[in-house]
Amino acid sequence: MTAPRNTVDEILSAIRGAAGRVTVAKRTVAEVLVATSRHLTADEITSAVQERQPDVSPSTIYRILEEFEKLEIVVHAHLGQAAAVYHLSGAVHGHLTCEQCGLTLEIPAAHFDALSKELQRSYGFMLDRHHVAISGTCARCQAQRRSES
Amino acid sequence: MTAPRNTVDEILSAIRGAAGRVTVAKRTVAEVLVATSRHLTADEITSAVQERQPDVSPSTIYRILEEFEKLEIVVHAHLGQAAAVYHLSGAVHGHLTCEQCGLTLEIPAAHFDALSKELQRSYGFMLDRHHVAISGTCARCQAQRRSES
DNA sequence: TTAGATGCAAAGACTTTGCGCACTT
DNA sequence: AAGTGCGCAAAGTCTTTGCATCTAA
Repeated sequence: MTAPRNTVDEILSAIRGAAGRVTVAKRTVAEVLVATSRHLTADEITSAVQERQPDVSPSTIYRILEEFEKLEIVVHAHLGQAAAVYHLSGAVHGHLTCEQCGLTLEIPAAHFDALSKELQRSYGFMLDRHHVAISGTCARCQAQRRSES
Repeated sequence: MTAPRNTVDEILSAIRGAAGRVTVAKRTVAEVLVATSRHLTADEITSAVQERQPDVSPSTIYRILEEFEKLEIVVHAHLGQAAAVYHLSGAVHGHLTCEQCGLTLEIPAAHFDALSKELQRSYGFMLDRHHVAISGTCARCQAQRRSES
């Protein structure tokens, strides 16, 4: 298990440690990720970065996110059919996404421990705790659906 | 809970029951889905349908799949970043997808019962048993990774 | 007859890639 | 100085939509 990297300096060190170069774009992406607790789509990260560095292009963001994933700085998850979301790997958790309203709940990875053990035992399959995304219906939409019928 | 519709006739009845029209394209999609145990991407369904009915267009397939989902004839799941896969709702199960090799295991929905109860109790979130897709590493890729390091 | 379904083509959303220049080391 | 990383633009993939035509009921 690699140590989480949740500060800008730790992220930049990780880049240097992998013989990568520290650029303005990478530093800004790191700052945006650290400053944001919520998970972000590549598009949201691009916008946030461009607020400070207007000339950074979306393709660069994708390339940086790809590098950060290799370095285990960030993880991504696919919620529903929409764009992937990224967040720091230090914030390990699963996602619950409401199919009705799109609400996403972030929940501790511990919820998946039992399932994880079961899948390992039954199928030799190792669940990725960074990448769990469960679809369903949130409490509010359940209530709404009940009141409609 | 709706009864599963796993034969072509049952599917066509469901369409008529919802005031939809039974067309050649819909019938062929139904036949392809019934004939295939594996889940299929929209593209694979299109190819299979076009083997018999060459003039059916991809957009029609998407529209039919959308209708079938509303009628609870099929469900879809998003595995990794690739295209969505569709299968008959009668075959209720979760998906385990290996991030390394892309292998997909289909497992009984019962595996998610405990997690489902926990999420309902803790967050009021109702897990969609038709749509569970878990990422991780399959047994073979785990072994391979171990032998490499 | 007539409203829903389809084919075609274009658009749309998200992501990746090629190329030559710029910047980090 | 050397080579990684970048911006730009184009291409690629998957999916949706507009519109005129066709067809099931």
